[in-house]
Amino acid sequence: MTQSTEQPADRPVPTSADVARLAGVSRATVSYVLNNTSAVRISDPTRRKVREAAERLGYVPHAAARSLRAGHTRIVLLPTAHIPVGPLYSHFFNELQWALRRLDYTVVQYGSLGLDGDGAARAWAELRPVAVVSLGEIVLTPHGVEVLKRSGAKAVITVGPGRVEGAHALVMDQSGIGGRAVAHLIARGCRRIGVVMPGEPGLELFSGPRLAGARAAAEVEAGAGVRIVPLPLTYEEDSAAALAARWRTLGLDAVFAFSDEYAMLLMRALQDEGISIPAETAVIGSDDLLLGRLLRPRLSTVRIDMVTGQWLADLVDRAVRDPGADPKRYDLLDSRVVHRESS
Amino acid sequence: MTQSTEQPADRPVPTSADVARLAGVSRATVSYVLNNTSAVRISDPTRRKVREAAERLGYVPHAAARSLRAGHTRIVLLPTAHIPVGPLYSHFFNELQWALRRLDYTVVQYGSLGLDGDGAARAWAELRPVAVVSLGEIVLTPHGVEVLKRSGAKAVITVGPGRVEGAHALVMDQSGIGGRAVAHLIARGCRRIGVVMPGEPGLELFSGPRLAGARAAAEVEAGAGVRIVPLPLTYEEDSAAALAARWRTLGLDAVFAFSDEYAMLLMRALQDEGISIPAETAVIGSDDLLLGRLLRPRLSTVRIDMVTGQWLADLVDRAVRDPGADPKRYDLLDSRVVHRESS
DNA sequence: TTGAAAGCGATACCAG
DNA sequence: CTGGTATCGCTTTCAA
Repeated sequence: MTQSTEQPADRPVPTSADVARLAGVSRATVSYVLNNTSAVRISDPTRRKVREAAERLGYVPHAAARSLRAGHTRIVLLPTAHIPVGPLYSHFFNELQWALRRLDYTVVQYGSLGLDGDGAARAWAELRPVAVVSLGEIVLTPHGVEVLKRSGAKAVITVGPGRVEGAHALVMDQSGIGGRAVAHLIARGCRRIGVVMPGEPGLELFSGPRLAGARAAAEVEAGAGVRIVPLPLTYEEDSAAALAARWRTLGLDAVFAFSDEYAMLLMRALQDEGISIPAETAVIGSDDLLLGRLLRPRLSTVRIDMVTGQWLADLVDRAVRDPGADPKRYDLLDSRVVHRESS
Repeated sequence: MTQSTEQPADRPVPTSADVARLAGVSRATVSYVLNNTSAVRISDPTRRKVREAAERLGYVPHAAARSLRAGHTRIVLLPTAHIPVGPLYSHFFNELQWALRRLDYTVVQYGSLGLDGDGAARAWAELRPVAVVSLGEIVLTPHGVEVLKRSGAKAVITVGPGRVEGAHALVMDQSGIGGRAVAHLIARGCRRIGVVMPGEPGLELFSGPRLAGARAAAEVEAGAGVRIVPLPLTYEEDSAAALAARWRTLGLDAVFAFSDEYAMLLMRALQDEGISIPAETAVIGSDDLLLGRLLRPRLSTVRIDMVTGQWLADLVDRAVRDPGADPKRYDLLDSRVVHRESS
């Protein structure tokens, strides 16, 4: 690989000055031609010369130099601590990246480990992003938001359970999911309701609020004497089998299984244990995956209607264009029960 | 929000010069202190003064300016055209990002739409990444690799079906998956074998080679007169039902269903049609998802052993440290059949 | 131990 | 229509 093509391998990267020299013009002219600057007219022969020189040298402009000069970037920072899990969330995430790219932003995914909110904010600010979309795992403080804004961020958007002073907020109401599931089960006559709590890390952000929502829903029907029982479960056959084995001692007549995937796991284990669904125990999942419709009995579920990634990208773009606007609060998702056969 | 905190909102971003002024020292000293430059000793009082000034101003260094000066970045570019679909691939991808971050690289995800190989390479080169890991959807040419290397990229790694001159290659042998599945079915006595071809975009990269591998495996047993039949299918109940409805006219005795998820979809449709599995039709999927073990009959599958994201991150790091090394070829994945009850 | 100044690469003003 | 030149923010010699 010492001389793979006609050029020495370690030749320094060509700059606009090199192009200018080769074309026999000034760097300014190079810049004008290559950027099609309309405020200035350059003769066609000159244009051609510059273009050819750039081509021959394999000239590529230096983004960092450009944004240093420009005083701003088109970077949208997406900090991620724990990874979005599950098809729903990961689809949303991908769509967001695409849409941002289409709007000509540069997406930088920044894994922030071992940094507290303010430390992370400082690290992010070093990149001078024009916008930051915090996907909820890192807790951004009002001070962190200040730091980012002062570093030039035109928009800071949090996606998560709460909202932060100074930032737009896409609130995701996980508790509503648990609440609706349990309200449905109560309406179907259930009184002792299990709530699956996944053991996998990174899901606490979802499971905690869902459990809280479940409890709240049970409170509403206080007169009925509903009991909520958290059920730790990891996404493994053994874990489900163990839970199923002691199922009858729990005396539950229903379970909200966190997601359709956990529901399938648990349902299989219960059925293997001879427990009939929904007669002996009702089951409801969430996410309305195709998967659930294929099970027998067909799985009841909480359908989650999420904002699209495109929508969020548009929100980012609007916020960038209108940095003065008051931070607003939006709902990331809405949910409703889809009743099938398992409940 | 006009004056949310004590500071005017549009005050210009503080620079190291501001810090120097406030601390009553020179910019050089500021740099020394803030970077803990060991080659130079600064008195403790000065250090303190500088630190305090930086703190008070909320100073955050400018990454672009720094790398402009340094002449290199720690950016690892991950171009993505179509998004990796499925739990296996997306887990790998996430792990990769984390591991790179831990090695102190800045991960930039660059969605490249409507760019051909060379155009994309030029666009990527603008960021002066120290490494590029091309996840296979964009076809990188040898010339594109040259452009990237000349722009300062110490390592270019492709992940995909083939390899490109000048770049390290992580070859993913999708055809082996189809081949092993079909060889297994043939060994079980099947002779007319369907191969599911997902209709979803972005999966051609997987389905094409798998089909080719299936055909090759059928050739090997030429004497047995095995026939391979591609079966278009989209991931929807209707599509599966339609396929199942005309199943008997196809006269197939086995099917390789692309993945466990498609397998589950198809298996359910076939069972609803009264077709017994594996007696009348054998089914095998791939990916060895937990899902498949929960089905009845338990789903046979092709287990895919992929390199970890951590491993790839380490490869990137090694390649960056030793840019002179000859491009090498690695295998991304290995596969083997896991026989259960559906075949 | 600290300061002055050069320069990284690109752009945009102001002369010519 | 084109060329000099100041500038963006930071690091790092070289002198003091």
